[in-house]
Order: sequence, then C-alpha cells, then structure tokens
Amino acid sequence: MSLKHGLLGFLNYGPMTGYELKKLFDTSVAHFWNAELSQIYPTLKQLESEGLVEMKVKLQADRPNRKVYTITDDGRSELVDWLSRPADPDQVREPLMIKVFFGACVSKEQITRVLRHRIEQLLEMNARYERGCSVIQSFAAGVGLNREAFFWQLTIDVGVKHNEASIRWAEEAIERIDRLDASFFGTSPLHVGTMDVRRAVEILDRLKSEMPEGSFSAQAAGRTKE
Amino acid sequence: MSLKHGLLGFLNYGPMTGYELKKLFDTSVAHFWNAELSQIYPTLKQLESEGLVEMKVKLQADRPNRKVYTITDDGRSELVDWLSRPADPDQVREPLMIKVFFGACVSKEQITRVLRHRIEQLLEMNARYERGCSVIQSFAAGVGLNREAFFWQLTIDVGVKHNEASIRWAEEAIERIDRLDASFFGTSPLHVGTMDVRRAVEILDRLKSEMPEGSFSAQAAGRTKE
DNA sequence: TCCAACATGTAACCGGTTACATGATTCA
DNA sequence: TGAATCATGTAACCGGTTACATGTTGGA
Repeated sequence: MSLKHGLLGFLNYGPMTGYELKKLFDTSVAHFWNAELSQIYPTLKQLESEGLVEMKVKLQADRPNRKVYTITDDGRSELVDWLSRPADPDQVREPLMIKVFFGACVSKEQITRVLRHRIEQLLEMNARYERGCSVIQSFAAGVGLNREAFFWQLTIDVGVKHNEASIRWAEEAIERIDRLDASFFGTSPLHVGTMDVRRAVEILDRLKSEMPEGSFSAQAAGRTKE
Repeated sequence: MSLKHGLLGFLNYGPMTGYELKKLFDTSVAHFWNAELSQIYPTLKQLESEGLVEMKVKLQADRPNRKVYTITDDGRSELVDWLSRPADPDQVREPLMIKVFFGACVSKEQITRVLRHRIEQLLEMNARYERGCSVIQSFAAGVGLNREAFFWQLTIDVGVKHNEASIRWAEEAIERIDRLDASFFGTSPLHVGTMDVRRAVEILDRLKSEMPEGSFSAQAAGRTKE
C-alpha cells in the first residue's frame, strides 16, 4: 500500500491532522488516489507506531481535539527512499474491457451505447482536469509551492493524455463496429459462437509452448514487491 | 465485482471447469483482468447458488474429478444484461503518480530514473501485446470464433494505445525535468517547500466554493453501482 | 429547524492475494 | 528424483469501502 507514502508526502509539506490530509487528498490527488478518513486514521496510527510520524494532541474548547501529525527524520528518509524506487507496473482491472471482450454476445447498438457512455464520462473528466489545472496554479501560488506545482501538473497531464487516447480508441471502435455486417452479430442477441473447450485449451497450451517465454500476459516485468 | 461476469462470459462459449477457466483467463484477458483459482472456485459456487450456472461432476479414474460448469438461461440473460449496462468509470490507484506528485522531494536523477524504468516496462508490455495479437488470431481460427476475435483484438488495441500515450508523456516529462534549473531542486534531496496547512486548507475551501460544482476530483460521473 | 463542517474513530464487509493442503501422473 | 500438470479447495491476510457512532458549532 502506498497510502502510507502519500500521507508521508503531504506531512513533509508540514504538520497536519487526518482531517486536513483528507481535504488535501480530495483536492489534489483524487484523480489517481482516493482515501477515506476511516482508512487514514488507522494508517496514521500505524505510521506513528513505526516511528515515521509523531503525534501531538491540540486541545480545543469548542471543537473536538485535533491530533496533529509531524513527519520524523525516519519518515522523511523512508519517503525519499520509496520515491526513488521504481514502481511496479500497475495491475489494472477494467470492467469495461470485459464488456468489450464479450461484445459479440450483444447487439451492435448495445455495445456501441456502452462505448458512447464511456466517451461521455471521459470528456467530462477531462473538462474537470482542465479546471484542475487552474486550481493547482492558484493553490500553489497561494501557498508558495510553485516548484512543487510543476510535478502536480504532470500528474494531471498524464490523466488527460490517457483519456484522450481512450476517447480516440472508443470512437474508432464504434466506427468499426458500425461498419460490421449485421449478420456478424446474428439475429438473436444471444447468438454467440461456442467452442470445444478441451480443444481450445489444447491450442492454448501449444501456442504457449511455442512462445519465447512469459508468453502473452500483462504482469511480470521486473516485479520487486514494495 | 465482475469476475462473476467474466466467468459467465467464458462459460457462454461452452461448459468448462474452474481450472480451464483459469487457463483461458491467463491467456486472453490477463492484460486487464487477473483471477486466481482460489477466487474462481468460490465464485463458481456462488454463481451456482444463484442459479446462473449448473455443475456436474465428471468422475475420472487417474486424475481428480472434474466439476464441469454450464451456464443456465438465467446466467445468459444476466450476462447480456450486465454487458449492456454502461460501466462505472474505473477508479484508479497509481503509485507511480504519487511518486511524480512528490517528485520535488528527490533529485532530478532519481525521479527521471523512475520514469525511465516505467518506459521500459511499457515497451516490454507493448511487445507482449504484439505477440498477443497473433496468439488471438491463431486461437480464434483454431477454435472457430473469428467473429469474437474482433472484440478480443479491441481490448488489446486499447492497451497498446494507453501504453503509447504513457510512454510519450513520460518521455516529455523526462525532457522537461532535465531542462529544469538545478537550483529548482535545491542542493539537498530533502529540500522541499513547506506550507502553512491552515492557510492551505482555507485556500482550498475558497477555490472549492468558487468552482461550479463537483469541482476537481476524478469520481462522480453518473455512478450507477453494479 | 435542519444540514454542513469540524474531528475522531470502530466494525462489518468485500474483492482479491498468498500460503497451505492433498494426491495422482507424467516427463525431463 | 524432482518438478510440472491436473484438479480441487481452505484460511489467513490485506487494502479499501460503507455504515455506524458521537457531539459541538455556525449558517441557510
């Protein structure tokens, strides 16, 4: 888990409470990382028990007391250490791709509708990203971290690029599906090919053994384990 | 969870065992979905208890008995139903982006090394994808599902496009970081700006209230819950 | 009057991974 | 002899989400 390191990263900017960390998360890294308070609080405790942060209770009369966490030297070096280590490949899990993978089970209209819906989502998301840019600039200026804003911007850039690529892919996919002969789908939406599984597995085994190594699968590319 | 629907999708091609499902997963959807046997077996049981699949034990003398699962009419209609529903936006969790976000904490060399490492991963992955294309073609031809192969191919295309976009982004990021003045990073790797958190949160609150709505965050774009 | 913000948490659940268990057969 | 394949599972754990609990203050 790298929530730990996300918390350390923010605490490196200055001491703060779990509640404040949640706010920062929501308005700065929400596009690639979500964190609930119910996960932040125990994680802070854990960081404390590992000596990576220190906690001081600030008594308050009118509001609940605040527990202010400060990063320690150990915490700082753990952070830098982690940041410098290369990251494992992200293992993805994309329900939309399952829908596309089995697209032949449904009609042209059904599958393209799903794709068009995704395009809408991506456009909306990119619009939000654009607004996010100005938020980052204003925030960085207001808080005096212009240097840091350069990197914050990079994480937005990659999201935008990703979404643009997805949109282009989806648009092309819709076009290609539209061009497909109607007979391609059969008359019934449940008209999908069947296969002899024993034979299929046989073929896969053969293909696999013909492959150089690692064959065709997403994972395994210098895993190091964090 | 859509492992359920992934299993249904494959069982729609023909009756098979958990062991065989695992093989198919590993050689066809591994690039966007992983499934362990220890998860497949209980999920099949669950599908059975929901009446979406049926199980028959095939006794074997020399090997352990096989439990062959067959999709039911209910299962088929649940599959088609699910496939036709638009997918929620993928919620992502990208450790690499945390590293970039806090890139100002480390040196130019450290952060660019991390990015170069990611580029290597992506290139290797795309090479695997290319091999994957021919696997899909051979497999589809061998098993007589050419129609379906069109959609299988689409799921590889999107992976390739994504990776290409990431590579371009990372290359540009490295260039831009390299061009940064050394003073940008300070002399010490731990030289990172600090901020007045109370003030930062104040600014965020103000920016948030100025924003139209939903402000800047990745989620929330017509969630429907599966 | 009622909801949002402040501020902290616990407990149950959920999807998924890792490790462990069993036991025969086949191939290097 | 020892690893890989066939074939099934259970149990512990892990990161994360949802729901629930508590109690004050300030604003619509």
